[in-house]
Amino acid sequence: MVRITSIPRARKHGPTPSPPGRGSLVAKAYREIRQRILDNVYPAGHRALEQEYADELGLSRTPVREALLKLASEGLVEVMPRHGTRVLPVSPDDMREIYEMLTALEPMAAELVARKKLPAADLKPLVDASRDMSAALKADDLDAWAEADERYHRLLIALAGNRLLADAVQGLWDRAHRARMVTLRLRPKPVNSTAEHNAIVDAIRAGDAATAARLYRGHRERGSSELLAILERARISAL
Amino acid sequence: MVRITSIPRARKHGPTPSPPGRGSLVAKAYREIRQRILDNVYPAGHRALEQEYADELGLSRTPVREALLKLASEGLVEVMPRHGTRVLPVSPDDMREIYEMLTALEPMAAELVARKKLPAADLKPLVDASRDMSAALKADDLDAWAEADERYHRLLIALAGNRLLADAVQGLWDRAHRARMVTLRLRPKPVNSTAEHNAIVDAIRAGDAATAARLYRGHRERGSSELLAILERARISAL
DNA sequence: AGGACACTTAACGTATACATTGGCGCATCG
DNA sequence: CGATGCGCCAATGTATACGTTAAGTGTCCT
Repeated sequence: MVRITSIPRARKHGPTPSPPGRGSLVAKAYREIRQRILDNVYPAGHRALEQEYADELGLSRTPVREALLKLASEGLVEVMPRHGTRVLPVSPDDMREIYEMLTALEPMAAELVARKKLPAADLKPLVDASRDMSAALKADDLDAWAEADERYHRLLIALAGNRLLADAVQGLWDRAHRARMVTLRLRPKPVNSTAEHNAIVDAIRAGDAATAARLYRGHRERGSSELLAILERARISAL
Repeated sequence: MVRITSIPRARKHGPTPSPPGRGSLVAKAYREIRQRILDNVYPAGHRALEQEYADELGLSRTPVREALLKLASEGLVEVMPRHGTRVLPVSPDDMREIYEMLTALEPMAAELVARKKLPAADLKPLVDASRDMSAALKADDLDAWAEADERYHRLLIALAGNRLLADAVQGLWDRAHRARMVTLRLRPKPVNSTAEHNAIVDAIRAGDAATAARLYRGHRERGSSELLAILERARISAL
């Protein structure tokens, strides 16, 4: 009788024990892949099999698959059964849909914030973001400007006290992110944005919900048509 | 040498061959569970393990798990690791968030439809739905009224030509559905709704986007505050 | 008696096994 | 030479195996 006395640690099964990246492996796969998409490491159109992502991240297909499903539900990738997974491009038409949603949601957020009549201290980060945008513009640092811009919008949304709305808007920004980065240097410098942002904050501070919403909507519509025009003009049909 | 010539169909492994329900098993699990939640077969608070759903539907945990993940991302269930999956109640606060979103999105949809200046024929189903609502009200059939009401809103959203928006709104309606059904008989009969719906269609037909949006927003805000008031008053803290 | 700690075990997260499927190439036919 | 059909195989969808974990429980110590 053969007694196998000491199988030293074959581990043919089972998850990596404790801290692989952080949290669950699904979360790790999700974070990694999403980040690489947003950073254009996996550019639009990039195709890969579940197994390839699994190998790359050192995981099995299961958590990778769940992560990809989530990314697909968020519109960042598309699963093409038997043809792998494709990082979705953002067509001008997609951008139109995204900006129509944002044009509806963000002014609503501004309205809600204005109604809350928050103390000035809570609005401080918004003012800071505006200031950073001005500074970045003076320093001609478009990346810093874009960062501050995203921060401004993210803060404003967070103040609205509606988690559902915040998550929805964040998802839309994610999808638009790559297109914004590409067009950042193709359009006139956003010299008016700072003033518009400040005007919105003023309306919020005054508790004037209608004005805050109207200003934000104008801001959004201007940005939207500018971006769409560039995409069309540059014939960038798939980002 | 033993040749096993005829294993009659042990099938210890592998998916059910061809038409189980329809399409993939994930789709089947998703449809089944979602429907039972909306129909209150699994009422709010209902708890079950992945394995229990799997047994009930005759599947393995894998497709059930993926379906539950999707339902969780849509806000219908919550997964509580080690405690099973819970059908989420809809608190008044959730309803507030949902209706704030709808108040932003649906008027936008009306606006988009109005701008498209659709031929009258395309608007016919909307008019039909309005008519059905009137008829149901006269016949005192609240369920039929609710069905026609949902149909009207669904049709309007579909005409906006924005898939993203349509899906988002549909998801929000799903979440609000149970609360609407419960409050249906707790509130005054919706005698004004039909007139409001007709006015919206008129504005759309006239291509008056601003008016269509304004009317829809008013309609939504009225419905919203009515519903929230009932939920608060009835102390229905968790549906 | 009360609290801490170890133990048990149910449930999940992850890995792996496996059958179906649909696309693609090749061969055959028109 | 182009169309059509068959068979192969890679990739997925699904099932199953298995280790970890933490909720619950009982025990022991103080």
